[in-house]
Amino acid sequence: MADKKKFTIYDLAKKLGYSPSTISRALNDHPTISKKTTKFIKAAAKEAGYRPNSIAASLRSSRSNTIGIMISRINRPFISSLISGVEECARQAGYSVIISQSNDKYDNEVNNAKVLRDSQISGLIVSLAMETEDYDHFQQFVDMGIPIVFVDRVPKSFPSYHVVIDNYAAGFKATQHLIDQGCKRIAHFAGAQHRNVYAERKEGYIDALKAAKLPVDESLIYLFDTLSSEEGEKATQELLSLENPPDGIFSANDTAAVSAIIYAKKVGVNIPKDLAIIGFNDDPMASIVDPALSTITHPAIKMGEIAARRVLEHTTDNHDSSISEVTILNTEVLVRKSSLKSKVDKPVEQL
Amino acid sequence: MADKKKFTIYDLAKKLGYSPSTISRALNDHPTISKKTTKFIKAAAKEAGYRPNSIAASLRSSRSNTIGIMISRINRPFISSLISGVEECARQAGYSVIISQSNDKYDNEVNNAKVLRDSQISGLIVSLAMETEDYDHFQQFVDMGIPIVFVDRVPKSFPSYHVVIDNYAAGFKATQHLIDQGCKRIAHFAGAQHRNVYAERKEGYIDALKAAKLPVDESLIYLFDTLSSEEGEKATQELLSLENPPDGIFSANDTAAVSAIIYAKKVGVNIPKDLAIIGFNDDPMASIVDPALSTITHPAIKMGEIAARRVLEHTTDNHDSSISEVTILNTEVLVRKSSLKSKVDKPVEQL
DNA sequence: TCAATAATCGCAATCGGTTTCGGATATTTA
DNA sequence: TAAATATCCGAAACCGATTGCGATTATTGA
Repeated sequence: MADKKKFTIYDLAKKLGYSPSTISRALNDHPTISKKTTKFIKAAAKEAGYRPNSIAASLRSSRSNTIGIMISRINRPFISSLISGVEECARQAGYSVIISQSNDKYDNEVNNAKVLRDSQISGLIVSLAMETEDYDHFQQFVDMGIPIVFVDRVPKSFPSYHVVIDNYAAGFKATQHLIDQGCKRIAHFAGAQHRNVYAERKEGYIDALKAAKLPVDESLIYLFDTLSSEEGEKATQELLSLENPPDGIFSANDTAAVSAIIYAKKVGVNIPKDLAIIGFNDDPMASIVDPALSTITHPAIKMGEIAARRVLEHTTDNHDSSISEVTILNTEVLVRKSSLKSKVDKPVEQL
Repeated sequence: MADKKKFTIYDLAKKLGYSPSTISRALNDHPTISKKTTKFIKAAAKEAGYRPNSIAASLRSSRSNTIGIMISRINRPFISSLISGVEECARQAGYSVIISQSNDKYDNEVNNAKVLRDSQISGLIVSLAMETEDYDHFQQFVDMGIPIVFVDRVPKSFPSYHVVIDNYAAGFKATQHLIDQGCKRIAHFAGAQHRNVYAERKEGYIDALKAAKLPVDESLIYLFDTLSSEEGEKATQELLSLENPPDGIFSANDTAAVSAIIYAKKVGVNIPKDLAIIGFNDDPMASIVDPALSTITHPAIKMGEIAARRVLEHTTDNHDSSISEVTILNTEVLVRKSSLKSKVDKPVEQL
């Protein structure tokens, strides 16, 4: 109840016999204020329990020390780790993080963009909605000089920062791994092909097959909307009832891969002997399913950190926002039991 | 690059021949402005592409339309779902959500509280850090009239809104279920006992045993710090090497329960025949592990929604912040294979 | 010692809405 | 018709910090 009168720099100024401007500059380490008074004022501010009003500061300086995040859904392992990385990095630099989820809907994304545009964010970190195919709603940020960092699911062409993994290489490696294990007929669970990550993973898959002189059978490639467990199960069912079923599956995410494992087990197909499976992302469930799912590891938290750092760098160094800067992070094949037919490949993760 | 001059209500006022005050009121549906001019001004505003500066509004009115969230870590299934619920509800009401994670450290929590206090949030939603045992750092919000909604991990006594599940009842039900399955010697993996949720679940466990006239064996109760999979595995190892091992485990979270399943399987203990296991939370991994983990379901997203609604209600209805209002949500026993010894209990979830 | 330069600091405008107070016009009542 | 009340709107202060510019004082150089 006791609502203390707000203590502003004016109050502090009066108390110390300085002007508000001096107080403000001192608290912000402005070089034009002597070290001595700066130290004195800071001490007095702390002593008096002064709390800056960041809203007022934002209004005047039109900088908000807030980073906006736009993602599909928070409660997905990769996304939440990504956000976690952003938040950690942002907070250490004195920035706040404000989030908005699109539920993979284009309309929501457009709307969220409007809201964020009006809240004076100093940078935007985006992982695109599944549906999104045009990027006009991001132009307004460019116009306002707000840096955009696209992460993982990035637009085809839009001058901005990108933080991604090499999906092509990862797709290639995953497929290559199955080939190394002796698979001759490898199916692929792909996602929406207008989304870079899924298109690139598929490219890698196809090229790996070609490099190994294996035929590319289009009927083994499933183009899913969401790569859900339902889709994965259904596709596995279809694949296993083929007269010439595949001996390997590379799924573009773990959810579908796990459902494949579970379904295959249910119908008595031996994994990995009859069917080797590798997923993508290393979601927690990948290590829990039995046999444990081989997968591609994503440095999710690190991607978030880097994305946040791009924003921070941009605002401090005053970069040119018309340039594009792409950061590509490493992925690794994490071999577990779901794909380990031979013993000579890579070491199995200890469980 | 083209940084359009900002278009303010002053510009609009000049253009329309009204005063800024009228524009402001019209845009906010103030009753003192006639319906007609309100409609006219709104149309003109949209037409002119006027965008309100929410920072300026916040400064003057000291309301920010922002809800702050303090949680342990974002990338945990329960937490991310909780946030998802908050965000969804908040956005629909025109509020933004700003998050901060404590990593379960008390010091971080205190710090985050300071930051949020200075950012003029209109409400705070908190799930306490594991370490936290005093709540002084929340008093400042009460002093400022900012409503606090504690969710799930709530303080022992602090006048505020609480949104929780009945942990006692859930613990009782979980244990009762194991008893119903014929378990006579049930171990319990508990969390830090100063955290309400774990203490209450343990109480429920103990009382269920007592109600069934089963002995309470303290040596079967593990008090963990974090309920990690490492802790779960180690405890399971110890329990299984007892000369009189338990025939059931009720774990206060799924992580430890799953590790128990995996370890037991590894050493050839049959689940559920020799050892029935039930967890808590219904994390995604619970349905993936084999045998699938019975567990207690948490309405995480709904808890987030309700928490957000409490904040919204409070700010609109201008509640008295000294009262305490507790919302208790339902939990359910979700029976899967890890605990299903008999067939006559409850229906097994289809996989 | 006096002018020139540097180091410090204050004044006041500013950011863009919100809100109090009161004025002007319209409507109702006596 | 005059007075009373409603209705609608404008002037200006205000929220609390930031910052360009000018003033003052201290330091340096000749």
